[in-house]
Amino acid sequence: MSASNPAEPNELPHRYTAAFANALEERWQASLAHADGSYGYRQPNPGEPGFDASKPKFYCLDMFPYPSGAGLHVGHPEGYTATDIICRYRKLQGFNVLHPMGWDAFGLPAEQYAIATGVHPEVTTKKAIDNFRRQLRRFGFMYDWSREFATIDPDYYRWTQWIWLQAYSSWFDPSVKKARPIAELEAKLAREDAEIAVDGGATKKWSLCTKRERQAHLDTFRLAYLGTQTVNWCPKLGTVLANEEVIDGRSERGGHPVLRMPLKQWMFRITAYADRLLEDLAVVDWPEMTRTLQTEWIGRSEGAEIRFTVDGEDEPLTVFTTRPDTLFGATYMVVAPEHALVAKAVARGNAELAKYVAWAKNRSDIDRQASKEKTGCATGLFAINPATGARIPVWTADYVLMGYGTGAIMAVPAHDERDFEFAKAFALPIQQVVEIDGVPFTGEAATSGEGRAVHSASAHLAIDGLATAEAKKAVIAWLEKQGIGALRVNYRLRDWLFSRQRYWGEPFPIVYDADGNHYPVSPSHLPLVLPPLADYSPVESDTPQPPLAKAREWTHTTADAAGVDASVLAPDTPVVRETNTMPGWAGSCWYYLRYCSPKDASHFVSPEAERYWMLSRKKSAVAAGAPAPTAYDPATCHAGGIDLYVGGSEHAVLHCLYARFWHKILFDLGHVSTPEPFGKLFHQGMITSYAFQRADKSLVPTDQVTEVSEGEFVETATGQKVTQIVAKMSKSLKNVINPDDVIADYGADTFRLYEMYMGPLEASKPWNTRDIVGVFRFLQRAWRLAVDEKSGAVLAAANADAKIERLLHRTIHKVGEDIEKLSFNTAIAAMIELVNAATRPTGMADPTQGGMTRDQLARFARILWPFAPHFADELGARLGLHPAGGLGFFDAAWPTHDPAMLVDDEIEMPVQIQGKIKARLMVPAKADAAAIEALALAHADVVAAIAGRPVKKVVVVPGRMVNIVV
RNA sequence: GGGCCCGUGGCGAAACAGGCAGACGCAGCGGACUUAAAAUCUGCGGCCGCAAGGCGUGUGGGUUCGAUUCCCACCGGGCCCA
Repeated sequence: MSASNPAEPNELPHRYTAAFANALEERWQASLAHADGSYGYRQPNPGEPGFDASKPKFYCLDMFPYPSGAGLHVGHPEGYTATDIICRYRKLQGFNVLHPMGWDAFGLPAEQYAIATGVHPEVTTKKAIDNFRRQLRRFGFMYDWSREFATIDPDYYRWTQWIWLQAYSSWFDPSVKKARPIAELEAKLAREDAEIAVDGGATKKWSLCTKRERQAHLDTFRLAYLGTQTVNWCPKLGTVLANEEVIDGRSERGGHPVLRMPLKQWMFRITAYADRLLEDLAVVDWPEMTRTLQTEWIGRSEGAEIRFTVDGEDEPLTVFTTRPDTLFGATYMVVAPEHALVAKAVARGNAELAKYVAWAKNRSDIDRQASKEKTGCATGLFAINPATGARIPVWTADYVLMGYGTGAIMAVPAHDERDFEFAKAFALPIQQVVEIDGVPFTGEAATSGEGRAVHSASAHLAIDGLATAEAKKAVIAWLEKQGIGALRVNYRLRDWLFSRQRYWGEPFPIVYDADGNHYPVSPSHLPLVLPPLADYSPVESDTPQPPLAKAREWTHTTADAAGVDASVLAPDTPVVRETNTMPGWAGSCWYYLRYCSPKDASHFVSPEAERYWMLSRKKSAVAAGAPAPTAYDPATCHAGGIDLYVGGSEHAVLHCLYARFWHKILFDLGHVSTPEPFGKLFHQGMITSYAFQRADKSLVPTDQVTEVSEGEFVETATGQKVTQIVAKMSKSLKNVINPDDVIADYGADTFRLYEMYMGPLEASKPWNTRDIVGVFRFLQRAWRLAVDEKSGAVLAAANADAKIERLLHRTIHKVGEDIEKLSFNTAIAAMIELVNAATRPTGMADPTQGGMTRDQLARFARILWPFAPHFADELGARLGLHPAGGLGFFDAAWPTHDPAMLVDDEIEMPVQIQGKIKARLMVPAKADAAAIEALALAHADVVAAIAGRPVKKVVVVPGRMVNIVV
């Protein structure tokens, strides 16, 4: 981007150069700074001054970023530019547009930095936020910055804690399939004087129970409850690790031993919502792939629960199976090493078993399922197969996980691959019970799939010959009659572990008394503010000790000081605060609601604002002229409120599932209007980069490669040939692009255009710095079309050219259509074509005889505005459409186009013979098939190509082509 | 192993709903302007062939008057689950 020789006077001071672009962009951005210190565009809420209730609403949301110290990545502005374009377009169309931005600011990197340096995470996080904000503003995104907040703001996480308390104080009523206040359950139990389970397995009437017993009973129903989960505890690191972070029983980082231990933690009863989370996927406009992923993640499977009698045990062994029809083939049982039955067997002094269990327990779930080698140990116990009456051995093996189903399976080695391998390894019997068409059972491998039951008859039950589906029903019916089993639905989805042994997260508003009973902090005492620590490092210990435990003055307090309501616990009771914190997901579960009314001090979201921004009419209701809805009505409203939610597909499962779950709780409790949060979801593709690969597939950093000729690269040091491949941007490959640098080199408008022009928004595409100049030249040419580069004066055509006028109408139409489809690359291509067509030849004697008129330029500026707003606003100001500085086209209208201008009078049609083009024909656009056929058959080239052969058939598609078959 | 998605010039890509393959941009080659270069404007551009013509959307089949588009199999790449 070298300017002309600096020694020479700049002959073209008004040329659109990088420096010129940067200056004008910064000038327009500066004009968004208001006298009161606020910044940016404002979208008033209902009831506020300037709010226009007659306009339709559009709520468009970007997945908010985690502000890392490294600053914006080129991937961030991709989705943000896309939403900015559609929001500006909707604004010109006359919508009230809610387009907010904020910060997902709790999280590990800041905490790790604090451990290393002792600097409070809030300090580093706020610094990172300031940098992110600066960078985002430099792109000129039209966010309503007055709505900005971060998840670490006490004013925000106060309500995160409040929502958690809502879940804590609610239960899931299966009879109505929704959450209800737990007080209603309590009232119901009291009213019915229900018989409830108390400690030790006995039952007792509600009226006879102690307060403690009642509380313990209610605790088993809470949507946010204290549960026991096996976790990966690393004593050396002082933290719990995710399954992916444990390799062969050691921490991935540091290689320290990891213990698998049960730990009491706060859980969310998300499994209660499994069916609704599944069903409502049908009513949202989401990518098919994402819906499939969530469906698989929830993993609903129908099957049977079967209780097996175990010799010498009172308790039956309960299993879940999706194939009850194979009951006759169950030749042994396998229980997870953590199963209670195994503990009992070990307690009886089985040393070999004890050894195996100790080994298996510390293997991660991933290792346990991935290993090909089957390991296991007989427990010495025997169960009875209820169908055959046979005594079958009970084994324990690590391939059975405690967390899935009941932690025990009936093994059917003939028809399950893993069971088969296990049976082979330990010489257990294999009995075929399903005959599958075309897949003969040889005994060499398991045959899985549906077929007909065979060898499945005894004195108790006979299902031979039944198809799998029928056989399942027959077995379940029999099990139910015998009272030893029932139809059951199982989910892969597990309850959500919501505690983290971390510092940098939302504290739980909960305290414990000396006996370990928990009590909620009253909502009126929120926020429960995270206390600063002198030392953030994790506590090395054999039992998990969250860092917050170090804040002794904070943790040890009284019920009164902690804000526990006096009706719940006597004020002077000594209590200890919960020291776990919430996970990073918490803040992102509801941020989209807070944007509706971010300053509301008395509600997590103002009901009126929530209704206005979240309730969306269906297209049919809009067409029928229905007014903006005031309450959710499935007949006229969409299930989800946000009109467009854009973010990476890496959040397709967890974030989007967790947020839906919270939303449904809030919906059930009457706090939000819609059953779903995100009506339409879209994932932008990843921006990748080029990297280089040696013959042995190892990668070479970009800066160690030289391009010797077009497309030929060698490793600089060795001269070895390397091939160019597409890879993720990474520091190690030295192929990371810094947005600040690109803006300095070309300006933000060019950056925005380039990312949108690279390819389809959803596609992953490689960044190629060499290509940026293409869209930069487009802006330069567009600038030259309107402005004299020497004088800076507007240079417009004196008279409108009919062809340009026609093309302008088409471009307006196409750009609008393409924005609706989020097809920004083709919209930009159309504008490039328009500008190319209007470009004047160099050195025109009278430039006013070429280009576009002022009026045409004004319309062009407005369709360009969503893509390159600074450029368009500057052009608009020079054309006198608005003052230089201010909101520019913000309150303008999208230009209209005349549909008559979209059709030609005469069109060219290809004529094919046997599917191959032989001639081109000009025909009137309105010509009918018969007329076109006559014209085609009369065409000289066609006659020659037919060469006298008889014409068998003529296919005419008016406006498209003619195909003659001879 | 199962499921889903994707394979189009040297590169990024386009192609309504089965109807002119390669719009637009990059890179390349040429022309004009210039003392020269840059910049700008302008032209060419899938492959083979002197040409006529032939072949072309990963490969091989199929349906169709007509297939990048629909179906089957395979090869290659990616994502998810295991």
